[in-house]
Amino acid sequence: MKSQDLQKQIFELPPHYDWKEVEERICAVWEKTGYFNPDNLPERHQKPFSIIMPPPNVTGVLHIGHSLMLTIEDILIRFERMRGKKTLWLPGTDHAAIATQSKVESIIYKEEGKTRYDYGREEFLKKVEAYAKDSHDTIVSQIRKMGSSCDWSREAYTLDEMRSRAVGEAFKRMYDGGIISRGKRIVNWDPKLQTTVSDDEIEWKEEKIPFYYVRYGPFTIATARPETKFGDKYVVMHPDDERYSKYTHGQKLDVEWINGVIAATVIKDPAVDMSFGTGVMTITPWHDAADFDIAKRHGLDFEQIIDFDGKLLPVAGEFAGAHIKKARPLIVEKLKSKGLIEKIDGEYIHRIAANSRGGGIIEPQIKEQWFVNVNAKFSAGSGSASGRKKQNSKLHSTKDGEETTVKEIMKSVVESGEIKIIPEHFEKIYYHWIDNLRDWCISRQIWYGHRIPVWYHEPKCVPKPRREDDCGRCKEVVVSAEKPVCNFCDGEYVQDSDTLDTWFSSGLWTFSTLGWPAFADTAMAGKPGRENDLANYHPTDVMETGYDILFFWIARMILMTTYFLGEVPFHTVYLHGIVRDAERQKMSKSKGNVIAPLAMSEKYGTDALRIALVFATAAGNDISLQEDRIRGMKHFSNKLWNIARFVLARIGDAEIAADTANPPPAITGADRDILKKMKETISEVNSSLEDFSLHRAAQAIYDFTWHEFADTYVEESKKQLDDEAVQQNTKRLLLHVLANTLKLLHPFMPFITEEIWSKMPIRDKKMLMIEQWPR
RNA sequence: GGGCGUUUAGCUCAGUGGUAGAGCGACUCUUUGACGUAGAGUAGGCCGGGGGUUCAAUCCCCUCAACGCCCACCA
Repeated sequence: MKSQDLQKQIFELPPHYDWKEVEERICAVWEKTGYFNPDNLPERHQKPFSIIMPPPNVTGVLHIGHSLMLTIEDILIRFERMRGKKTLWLPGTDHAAIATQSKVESIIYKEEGKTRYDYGREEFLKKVEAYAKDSHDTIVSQIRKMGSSCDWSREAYTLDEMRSRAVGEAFKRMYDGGIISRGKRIVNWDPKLQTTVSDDEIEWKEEKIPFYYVRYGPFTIATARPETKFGDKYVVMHPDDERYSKYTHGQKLDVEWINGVIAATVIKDPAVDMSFGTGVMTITPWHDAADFDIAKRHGLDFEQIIDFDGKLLPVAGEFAGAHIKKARPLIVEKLKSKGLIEKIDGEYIHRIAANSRGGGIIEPQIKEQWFVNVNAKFSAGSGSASGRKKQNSKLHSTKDGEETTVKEIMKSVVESGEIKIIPEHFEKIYYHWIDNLRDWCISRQIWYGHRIPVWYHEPKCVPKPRREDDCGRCKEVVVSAEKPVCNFCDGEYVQDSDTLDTWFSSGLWTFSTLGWPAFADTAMAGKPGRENDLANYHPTDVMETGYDILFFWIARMILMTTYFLGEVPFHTVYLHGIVRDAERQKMSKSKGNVIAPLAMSEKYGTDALRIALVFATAAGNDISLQEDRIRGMKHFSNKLWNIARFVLARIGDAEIAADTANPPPAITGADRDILKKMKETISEVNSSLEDFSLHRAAQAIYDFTWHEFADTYVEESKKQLDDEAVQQNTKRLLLHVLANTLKLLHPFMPFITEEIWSKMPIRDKKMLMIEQWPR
């Protein structure tokens, strides 16, 4: 570049920073260079560094939590890219089965008064897909606007072809390995959405409701839910309870109950809390998980009382067909009239379970469902067996071939430090969750999602064998992505109508996005291209997400990855807090307190929004964001812009090299001071970023820029620029300090720094995003 | 019932074993000089209470309180 051209450019830096124009232009330039794709990075970028983006749901628009996630991850990626790593940040979106389906259901209900059943499965799914596509496009364009330097050529969707293949393969391997099985167990049933949900998706709400003390033969039992009690024929007490020592286990008694005499059986079980209520209870094994366990222990009968719509079954006699909500007061009336109610406690606090995904009140039901058995034993590494490799565990904490369970592995990889969780105290919370972990119900009765790859022989068994000796050889259940054909009879295979919990496919995310299972055996480390991603970028370096999905997602990824790859999915988990408003309320649409990130970035610039998000937040702490704060950071953009204008207007024909490793000599005291402070700042920013203390890094560079560079050195330089002895050196020093400031700030404020950089007289200049990080 | 977090300026939050920090707000000053789309400056704090360790505690330990979160099969 000729120096005359440089001069010309210098004067092009306008008096005000027009972020709208700059952001759009810079964004296009970045994407055109292709450097977001690690395969296109220059030679010096060798060592891989990878982050897989937590995929936003395709249920709407980007919210402030997404912006925080994108900002943090982009900072880490840009920092490592400038440090010379071969950085992959892989983006994607999540089909969010239940959330997306209910969103569309509510839209068609509002607009057309129709339900999904009016459309039928196929037509309804078309509607959902159209909605998802639309939402996806909006979200992707918004992710781009945040300045996210992710590789769109590798974009993934949890429900696309590659990911579907991964899900099918995963299901089959777990099924073959005995980790997944079908069972009739008690599950959380949502009568409103007509599906099961997992334990983690349940939200508990407290409610003050009457607590009834009811006569049950010689006993008094207490219940909050008399409407479930029709079939109660077991009366349970603690074996050590002396009040009831005259009753023996298995003893039969006739008791007068809601709809007449019932033959009751006494059961002694230590699960009963002697100090609660009367110490005696009747059980409803079909509709209560604790009762279910007791019944199983003693081999008792199970009887369904409530149907899947929440209505009472014929066992309820005269109340049959009534909805439980309406039936309760009527049943209480009847109990009263029969003189069975002894007293009513009006102060009882009851916890009710609701489906947190916009569903209804959970009614436990017994249903045949698919489960991931967290306590099933298997040999470590067997899940990754494929091709020639029989066993393949690379974990330090669990040896290849060692007998273990998913639960044990999930815990040990964190205990051993193979996965580090930041902030650390979440490790305890994680362990605690694992200790309480029960089998994971993965089948859902909704339509949008991965269809369970299981086929059942219809008609059941083998009615018309082609040859006599083949009779009975038909497989009743086949696990396969494709529809199987029966070789032995005319029977057909029909696919399971259920879909998989969305977290099942999310759990595979860190490796399904990198080419598993297609390239699991052929990927070669060090070779470019997507077919080698698994070898190059797995395990990933950092998983960054909100602490609220530690269990839903982080835990499931650890489960899946350790099983299928015999590796950890990531080395570090960085958990950020929840963004709250000035009243410390969680932002939500229903509360109307949402700070829309896009509106903020239009008002103050994306850079201001980004640095405001990280500036005052520590990992794991909730963030209270006010618009004032973003505005304050706009002032900082303004400051930086004007420093640059000053420097560029004063440096004449001076220029420096792009590699800022060697500063110009320090002649004056001010020179020495600024270089010393700069060195300190570089080292502070480095160590803070390495520790994931992004806010400390941001503060260090903010302070340096404003108070050391602008307030101090720029002021001093005005005198030095009039002094012929140091004039020329001062110019180069101003350029040098500005160059390093831009580099340090680039991960936080990529647009304005790239723009200023492009106007600077620098030899061998590249895009700032791939320049050498200050040393 | 367990577990965890928070408590610092008027507000929202950083932070450190040794003179307490930012943004916003308040007040004062400053417009041909990089920055009025603002800048410079000032005021404002027994760092939740009590106890302990230490030469020294806002920071480490104990305890209490308030607020918040997570987990849990008291029917």
